Amino acid sequence: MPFFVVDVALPVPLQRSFDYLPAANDERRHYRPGQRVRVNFANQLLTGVVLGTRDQSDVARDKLKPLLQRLDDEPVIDAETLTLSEWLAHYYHHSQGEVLDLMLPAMLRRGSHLSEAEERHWHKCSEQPPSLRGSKQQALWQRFEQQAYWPHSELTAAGFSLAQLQRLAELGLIVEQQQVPLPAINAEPQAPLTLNEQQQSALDQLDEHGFSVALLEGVTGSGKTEVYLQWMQRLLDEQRQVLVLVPEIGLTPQTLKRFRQRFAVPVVALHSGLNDRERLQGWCSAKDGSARIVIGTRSAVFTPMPELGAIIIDEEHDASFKQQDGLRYSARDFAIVRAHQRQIPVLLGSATPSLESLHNALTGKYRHLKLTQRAGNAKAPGMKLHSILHQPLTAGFAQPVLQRMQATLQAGQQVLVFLNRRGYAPLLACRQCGWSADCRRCDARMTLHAWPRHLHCHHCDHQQAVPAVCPSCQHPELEAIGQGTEKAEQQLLTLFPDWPVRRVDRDSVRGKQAFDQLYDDIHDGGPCILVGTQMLAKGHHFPDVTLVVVLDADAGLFSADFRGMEHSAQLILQVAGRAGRAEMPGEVWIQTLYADHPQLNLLLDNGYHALALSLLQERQQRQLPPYTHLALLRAESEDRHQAEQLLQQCRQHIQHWQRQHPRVRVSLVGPFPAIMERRNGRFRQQLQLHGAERSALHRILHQLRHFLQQQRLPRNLRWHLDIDPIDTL
DNA sequence: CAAATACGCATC
DNA sequence: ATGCGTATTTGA
Repeated sequence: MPFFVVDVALPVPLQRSFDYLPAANDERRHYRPGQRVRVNFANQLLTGVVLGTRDQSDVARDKLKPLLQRLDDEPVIDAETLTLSEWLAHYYHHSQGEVLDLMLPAMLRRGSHLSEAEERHWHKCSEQPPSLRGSKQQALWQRFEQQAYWPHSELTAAGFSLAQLQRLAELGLIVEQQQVPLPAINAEPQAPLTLNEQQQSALDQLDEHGFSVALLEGVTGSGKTEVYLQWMQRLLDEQRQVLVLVPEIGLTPQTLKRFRQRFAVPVVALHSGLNDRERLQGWCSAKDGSARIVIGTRSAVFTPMPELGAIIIDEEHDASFKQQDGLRYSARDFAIVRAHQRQIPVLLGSATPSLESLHNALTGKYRHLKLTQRAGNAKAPGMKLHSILHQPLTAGFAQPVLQRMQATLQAGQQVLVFLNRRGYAPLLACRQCGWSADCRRCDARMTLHAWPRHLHCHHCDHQQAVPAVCPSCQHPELEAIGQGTEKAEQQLLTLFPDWPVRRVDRDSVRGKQAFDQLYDDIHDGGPCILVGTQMLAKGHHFPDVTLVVVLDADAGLFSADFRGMEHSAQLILQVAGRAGRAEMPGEVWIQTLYADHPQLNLLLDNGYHALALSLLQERQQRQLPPYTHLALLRAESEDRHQAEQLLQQCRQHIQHWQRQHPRVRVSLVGPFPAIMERRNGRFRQQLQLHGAERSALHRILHQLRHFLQQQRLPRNLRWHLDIDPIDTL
């Protein structure tokens, strides 16, 4: 048998692949790029992906190990996706093996066989009305008359036994099959809504073929989703699959329901509530083409879809599209690369587009579509700044705001109070000696939580009991300073004893179903006060809310990060958008100490678009993204100086290299400590790299990575690169 | 002098 | 990354 080796990409942070001898009796034709294999790598068992086969290896023959097992007969990663994994590896400066690992569902990553996605199913195979003795058997048969196809688990869950199923099988009425369950299909799709002129015009300008990117900038309530749905219908009619990406918190059962109700095709949802098996099933049904629509969060951008015809990214500005650890990819940006490779169109939608996308739209790189009218005859909520400078506050509220709340509740409507701070109070301190409850591992105060009562660091998750007396001076009273949602809830209950108060944050809303339950309660219920964090701002609309109070708009105004104002504006508008409906326009009161803040006023007077243009101008002047490209080298260590020293060396190395390559222009900022320097017991430093040209930036980064990998670094000194970081904190 | 820890290095 | 061999430190 002729000699050959198999080139395998492995999930390790090494910038190369590894050669293995084939498993016993395997021929060269058995190995195709994209198949998975099990290998022994440095004495650990790993799942790798075949990149190809070669006649010989650069490695000495006695060092080559045979691979342990071929896991797939057919590639699980197609050639196109393999190419995309190379692009990702280059762009984000990670190993291809790690990228491929990320692209696979967890079960395949761990080495499960593809067939493990399959489930036992029963199919009706006779139309004969049977004469069945047992009532249980008759009930079972009725099930099959309703639906010809049942997963085994659903039938047993409904109380039918294996014996009953086997009896029906003996009578030739049903047969058993192993297969991936078909995604849900809706037999009676709803009719499309009538589009207004703007929606129709936007729809008319969308392509169904070829690569293009369109930014649909539509104010809240302008009916972006209806445009998505009608565009999707056109693509589905052409037998194409459609991928829809939504923010992590945006994939609510309400959203999903809207898509499922509309189309008579199988829809698969990929969200965090699925277990590994369900995720693999969704993945498989997309890959074999049975699912026509895939709706999912960030990682769904990797779902294999052979007939993919378009990608839609809803709320494209949302930060959850950027992975914040490990391989820090942007699903939005990668979706565009994927679409370019496939030569299919992308639709980005948002009421508050990211400055990056807006810039691309304004420069003509993306098609810019606008929806400025609210669908139906809904009115935009009236928004006003309410100065609290020198104003007496009750429980954090100004008097006129409380009066407005009272009036709203008395009119039978609901009030939403937005306070983006979990817990009871952000600070527990001693008035006597000035002691405060600080986190041992972070440069941060611990948040006081009341239910259950404990101190909690929101940065490292460290928790501890609340001291009974001041640990420093034994003073018997500690004071909870500042206001979190728990405190606001308690205070509102006292201020408005006649109305229910519902708190909505990560602590009060446990699971996915809890939110739905809450939503139904609020939707059906009468007047009440909702108080919560940004959990309230995303996903759900509350039609009976006609008053929104933003308690701490100032928190985001003076952020240390250059994207602070952009994100604040997006959040404020998102909260504002929760309120009102056609016949009952909402009203938004924003409490602030800085009622003459120019950007805040610009937002309220002239809208997001006007503010965005002003922010873009500022970014241009300060040479920040989207006018330059940004990458961040972060280092962290238990030793304060080690991290800084490493970045200082990196800076010198880059400068030295740049002297030899004067045409590669990248400017360096730092190293400087992160805004919160110590987090989880580690000191954090960063070095910013700004490049006018992406290619220049990437040449430097390539160089930098090479340099860093040559360094012999102590185990507790770690670094990572963040390309196009979402924040510089 | 053995055990614990640190460092360097290869991983096919 | 991670595990292993070798050098180095710790400590009873």
